[in-house]
Amino acid sequence: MRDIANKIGVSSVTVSKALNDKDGVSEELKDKIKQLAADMGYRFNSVARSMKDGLSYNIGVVIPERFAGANQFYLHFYEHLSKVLDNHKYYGILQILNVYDEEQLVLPRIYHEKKVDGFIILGQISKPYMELLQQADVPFLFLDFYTDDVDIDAIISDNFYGMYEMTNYLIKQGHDKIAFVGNIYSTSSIQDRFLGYYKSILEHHLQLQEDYVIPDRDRRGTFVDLQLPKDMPTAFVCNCDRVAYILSNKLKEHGYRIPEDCSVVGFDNDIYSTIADPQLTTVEVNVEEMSQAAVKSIIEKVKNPKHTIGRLMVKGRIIHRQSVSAVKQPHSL
Amino acid sequence: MRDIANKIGVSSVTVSKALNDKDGVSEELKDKIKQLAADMGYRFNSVARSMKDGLSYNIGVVIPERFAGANQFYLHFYEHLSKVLDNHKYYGILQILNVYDEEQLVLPRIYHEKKVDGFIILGQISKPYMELLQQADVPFLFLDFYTDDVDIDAIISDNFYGMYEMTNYLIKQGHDKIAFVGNIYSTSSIQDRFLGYYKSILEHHLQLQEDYVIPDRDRRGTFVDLQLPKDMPTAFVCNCDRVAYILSNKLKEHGYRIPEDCSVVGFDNDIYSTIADPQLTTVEVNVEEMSQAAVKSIIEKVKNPKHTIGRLMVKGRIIHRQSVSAVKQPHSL
DNA sequence: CTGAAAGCGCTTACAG
DNA sequence: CTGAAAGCGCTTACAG
Repeated sequence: MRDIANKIGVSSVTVSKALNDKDGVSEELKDKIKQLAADMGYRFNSVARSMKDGLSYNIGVVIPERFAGANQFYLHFYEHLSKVLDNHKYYGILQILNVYDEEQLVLPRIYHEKKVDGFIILGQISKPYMELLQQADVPFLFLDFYTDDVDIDAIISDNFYGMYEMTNYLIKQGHDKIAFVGNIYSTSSIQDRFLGYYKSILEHHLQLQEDYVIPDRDRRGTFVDLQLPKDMPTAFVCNCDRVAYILSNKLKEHGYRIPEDCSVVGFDNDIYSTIADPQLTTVEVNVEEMSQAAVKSIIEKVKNPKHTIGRLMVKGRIIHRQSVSAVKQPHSL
Repeated sequence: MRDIANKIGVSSVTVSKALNDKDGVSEELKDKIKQLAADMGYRFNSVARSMKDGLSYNIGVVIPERFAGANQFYLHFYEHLSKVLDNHKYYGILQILNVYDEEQLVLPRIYHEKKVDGFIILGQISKPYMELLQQADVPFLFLDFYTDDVDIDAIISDNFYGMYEMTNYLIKQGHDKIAFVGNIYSTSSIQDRFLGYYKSILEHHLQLQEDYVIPDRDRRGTFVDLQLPKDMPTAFVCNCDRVAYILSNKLKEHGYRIPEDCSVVGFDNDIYSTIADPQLTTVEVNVEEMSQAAVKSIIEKVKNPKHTIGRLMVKGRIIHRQSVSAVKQPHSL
């Protein structure tokens, strides 16, 4: 292509400079060159640029299989990431990490073929896979989860305080029998949300009954049947909207009215919170801001592999809907 | 990297051949080279290959903004595409086409930078934008919609027969007052589904009352309030699950029971069909097979720009759930 | 302000 | 079975 542009009698160097608006070419020449390029339908070849500076300008977004599919939340997240990447002249390549590859510790082909300059890992992966990544020769960061290893950069929503504030809110509404729904050993997010809930419980000197922590899934993430406590709580704090939705249906089946008989709250503000009847009060995850932060950080790390951001928390906020009501006889303090 | 592989005393040509399992290298040498490459943590540079053969091995998947976001169906579709592309040693780059770019007729940057070898357009785009694409120097095909221009390759679900069979089924259940819900001017899919419905109506000599075609959205795709006919139908055929879900809620608000008072069916078999209460009988779109076909076709077109597939229909099938019941007093034939 | 030269890491004929 | 040469389309020093 560039040769053809030479047909106005300049070298390819000059054309390159003109098209990239670099110094060392007169304005008139630049305009003339740009004009001709447009007329000729010239398209820049980003591959050649990549060849030169060793950067693909692609970022791999890795979503473990179990979080994709039914759970559209991460796909929605990916959509945001892809837009933000675009704004930074980068592109996202989605990589669903299947169970087999995760267990067998095989890195995706986009790694082996140097298709990407870095990875955003969206959704908790196994410990051994984390170690595999660390040995690999590519920058990466965790999005929406983290690990106890402080050296790994992670961007997470503020699960702890989000749930802490949500539980505080319920207690202010007079609730004192509050259950938590979620397997507290399955992901760091769920665990932190539980701990935020627990902090609120402790601060208010409430009792944490054993059967008030209700597992929602097994270790592999498969949902299990929810066991309602014998002594019914007045409020359920669910680790995510989807489970809150499932719980709502179950409660209604058992003849409980929401929010009159018990309140239900979720987390994420995803589709399930608006689909539930009544709609769920929940904590909104700031996907937009998290995406911005993730993209900025990974690009920074591509430029400077030593760059580190540590653990970045992004605040959410409570969205009030119809699934919470004050307790009839407020608890006396 | 390859230079380093030279350290066993062969040329880069031999290494290239060995790693690509080409003829002209002894098996022993091949093994030795592969072994060393693995030990040294050699990573193939796909950019250089792209440079050489002028192919990026990326396919751009373009989703118009209005179909993304709330409607996770296309995102889900993208997930499938991305997996299938992976299996074909290709990669997908998601491009959300925003309203502005579509109106101003600007092609995405992945086109201008030769980032992709072809486009899969997932979701109906405006006529002028179609023409723009045709002038562009890149193969593309339409997925899940088509246009009257026969020259443009398109892969669609069999909307017409899907809805035709669904309506037949309702009529067999004794329904004779069947309404269609959907703006029949907004997309080719909806129009075809309507026509399938209409064919069934005609074949059974039923009357198509004017207010039995209920618009669900305006031209821009924004949902509008559904107008229930004065003379209530016994069944509603909705152009998609989401609208069927919305309608279900509206009917229940008005005191109608589903399916006792009226049956409701959808199309797509997406999340809305299982979220609705009762769950919806619907037509499942074969996303898997459509993805396979789309990927195969676009790669074929990349290799041979003259290759054409025309309009490919992929069959769906009826999924039976609880939103349909036979009419109490069956219509006498 | 302009351009000749070199190089990014591969692969494809072609010659030995 | 093996390798020297050329080239894909850019950009980056460097020299004029």
